[in-house]
Amino acid sequence: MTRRRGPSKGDRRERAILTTARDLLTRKPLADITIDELAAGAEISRSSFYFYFDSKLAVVVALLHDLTGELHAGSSPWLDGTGPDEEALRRSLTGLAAIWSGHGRLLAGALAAAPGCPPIAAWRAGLRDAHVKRLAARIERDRAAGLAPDGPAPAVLAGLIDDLRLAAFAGAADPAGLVDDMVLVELRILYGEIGETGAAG
Amino acid sequence: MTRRRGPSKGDRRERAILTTARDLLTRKPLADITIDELAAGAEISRSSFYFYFDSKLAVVVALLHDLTGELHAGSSPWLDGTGPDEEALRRSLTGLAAIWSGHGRLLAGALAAAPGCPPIAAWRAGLRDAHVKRLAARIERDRAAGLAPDGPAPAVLAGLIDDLRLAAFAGAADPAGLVDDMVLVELRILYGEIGETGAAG
DNA sequence: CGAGAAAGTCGACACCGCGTCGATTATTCG
DNA sequence: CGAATAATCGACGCGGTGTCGACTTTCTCG
Repeated sequence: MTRRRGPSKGDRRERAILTTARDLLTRKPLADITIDELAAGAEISRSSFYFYFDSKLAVVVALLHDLTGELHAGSSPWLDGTGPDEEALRRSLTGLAAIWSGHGRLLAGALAAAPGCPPIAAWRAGLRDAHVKRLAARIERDRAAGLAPDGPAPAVLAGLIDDLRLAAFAGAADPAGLVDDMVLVELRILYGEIGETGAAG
Repeated sequence: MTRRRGPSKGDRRERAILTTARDLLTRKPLADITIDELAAGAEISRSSFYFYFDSKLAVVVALLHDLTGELHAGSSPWLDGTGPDEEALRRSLTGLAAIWSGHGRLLAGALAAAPGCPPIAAWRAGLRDAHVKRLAARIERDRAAGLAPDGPAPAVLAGLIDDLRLAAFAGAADPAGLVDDMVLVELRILYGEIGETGAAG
């Protein structure tokens, strides 16, 4: 309700809160961060914090929204393409891995808080839906063109792949090191064994 | 420190706390459960609760340990077997799905609290390691026998599959409905496209 | 039995973090 | 200038946690 138009002064404070939050999140989990610290980082008192954000979670939501663009970026070549385009997939996953490397704590903390924080859940759901929708469409295209085998409903399969990405990168110490393996796994999920790879009876 | 031997009386209270926790967890998320409620469920005062458990999380840990057996059960035929044994895999996943159906809230809540609660993290890690180890060994066996194609290091692949299971069942409204699709996906991850399938047209 | 240890119970307290309110001071702009 | 609006803060109340010390019940064994 407060804080409508007015593009100046306290704007820097708002930024300061955001960057402080980003900072702290690289050092400790969200639950261990107190509003006091956030306020201190912006050199205002705890109660002044509430002039800028409604709660700690609101800060996280803002941080999250900043990430939305980055999360979408770089995966269009893959999602809008056709067939087992390994390179496009690798580029998509490399981008994702980079984000997880830089903002893993934020994402992990936020996602953990999602049940119980509707805005965060909504953000995640939106992101997921967007990905699933495009990927499901891709799968349908591939199947129609005879490029991919039949299997689970495209939306379900796409959902599983989205889940897998989240789980894999969230848990990984070094997301970037997982990219090649993820490429292979996703291709197998979508296309089954492709080309030669050595064995296979 | 307190509470050593002595097999009686207050033991029922301990049980009562546990079952109350299980009960409440089916109705609301862990974060919304207060120690007061747990104590009330066992008909003791809040401060008496601390005689039995050190904290709310400690109760969860106990509940989790009760589940360990169930989580291991039923997957041996699959993990100790060889090759694309669809039926064994399906049985393993069906068991898992059942557990998630019955204890999803507990598992989800606990896993969300894992970072920041070492005992829970350790429990999860132990479970994961056990699964990964056995599955990785299975993959190695299959590859050595020429039954499975080469690919990511067995341990990595097994880890991804474990992650996938967690993410998929944790997010699913109806875990049981996901079993068939998971069977297919896991088989593809491990073996690539195999035969035709039929499920889901 | 009956005394003393151990098990169990509880109320009171201190602490912490959250969110709100009202009063106060800066700032902007007509 | 002076009025609206932006920004700041201290003080308060709330709810949940965990601890402490005193009290009661229940075992146990001489």
